[in-house]
Amino acid sequence: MNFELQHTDCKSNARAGLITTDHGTIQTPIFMPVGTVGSVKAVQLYELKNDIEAQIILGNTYHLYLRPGIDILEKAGGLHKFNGFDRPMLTDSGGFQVFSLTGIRKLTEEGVEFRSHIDGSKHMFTPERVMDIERSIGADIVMAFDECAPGTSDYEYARKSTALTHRWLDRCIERFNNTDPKYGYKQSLFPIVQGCVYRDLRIQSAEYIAAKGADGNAIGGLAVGEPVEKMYEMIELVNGILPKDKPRYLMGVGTPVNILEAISLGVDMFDCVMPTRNGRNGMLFTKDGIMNMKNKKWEDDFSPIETDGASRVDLLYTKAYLHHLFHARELLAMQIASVHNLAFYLWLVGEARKHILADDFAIWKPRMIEKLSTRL
RNA sequence: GGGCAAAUACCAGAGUGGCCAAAUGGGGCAGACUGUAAAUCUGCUGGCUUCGCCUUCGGUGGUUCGAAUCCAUCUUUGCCCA
Repeated sequence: MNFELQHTDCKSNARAGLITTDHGTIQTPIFMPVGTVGSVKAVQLYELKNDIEAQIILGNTYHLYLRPGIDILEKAGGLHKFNGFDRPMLTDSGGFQVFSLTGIRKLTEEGVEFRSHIDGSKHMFTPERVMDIERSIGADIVMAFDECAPGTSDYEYARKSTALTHRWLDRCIERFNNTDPKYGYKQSLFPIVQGCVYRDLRIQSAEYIAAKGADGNAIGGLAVGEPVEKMYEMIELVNGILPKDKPRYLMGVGTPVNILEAISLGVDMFDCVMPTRNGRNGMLFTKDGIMNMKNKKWEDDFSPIETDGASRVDLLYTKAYLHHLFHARELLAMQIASVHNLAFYLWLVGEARKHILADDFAIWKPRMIEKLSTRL
């Protein structure tokens, strides 16, 4: 994997670049649709590639390991072959599940013992095991196994958690470097900065991660319960330390506004379930603001979903029709909303990139943010 | 023409003397959702000057300290017999 930093905005830390993998090139800043179990929920491959123009998508180690299982993925020849997405992919390590599955998992120095949310069976993830699984899944970018501690963690917990994540990282790197890709193309391992909302822990973690010289670096443990201003503060702090010539990935973030703010602070890559999950639940993100399509006000609004929208579906269907589909609980409602939202997210980061390259990002961003926050 | 049964909030449907403004579903209205245990979850859904009060359980009248619940009668609906 190679990263070319093309341009940095003159008035902010926003960057435009190119990430090149064996499955193609990604233009940054980029948003990566989340395809947890190997599928971006409610979205077909054709739509993903042609309507949304996704350049890279995510998969999840925890979910894919439980189902379909690594033997099937290996037989398929890796996730790219299995789901048909021939562009770059990234797998999250299961570190977020360590956070979200509290109650059915046990953390130790060795790793995490957890129960499957599907059948309750017991499993063990160690950094080594996760690297092996990520080799079997075969994503172009694989994430280190970390602990994503809650945003409300106290200092002592955060300190221990961050230290554990660092020790796990060393084991991940060791295993990763001693194994080979299984399908004939290269993979890159991204380490993850932790440290919750504590400045000294974030600094320490960023320095630790930066020293590893990885192909790219991630910022984790944000947007998990801490105030949004703290999140921005931590991103700024960490980006001051992480190498400029490597892509920076802010994990799990966020709202359109979060993304623009983080781009401004020098983040290059994003992923979030918000466009798909909120879309399935009736929320649409548009250039003019947020719409809850279940609201009565759209009942007889026969105008297109978005007149100058980023996706084909925006002109194809009306607000009133989509409102009806949500009330009727039609699957089509979720499909339309997911395609629309993802296309919008990709459009948004694409616009950001254009304005960075044109050196007017700092002027464009506040105008855009003002509109994005509006509730329609 | 005769007999039996039933009528409860937007709908369906519990409740069969006080703990009932009335269970539960559905529908409706709104909110939440940030590296997906999520096509999920939460709240509200008679009115008001909302720690309380007022009007509701087909209509009317009655019994009772007290009625959605008991009695009479009327209306409507369903079933059965002619």
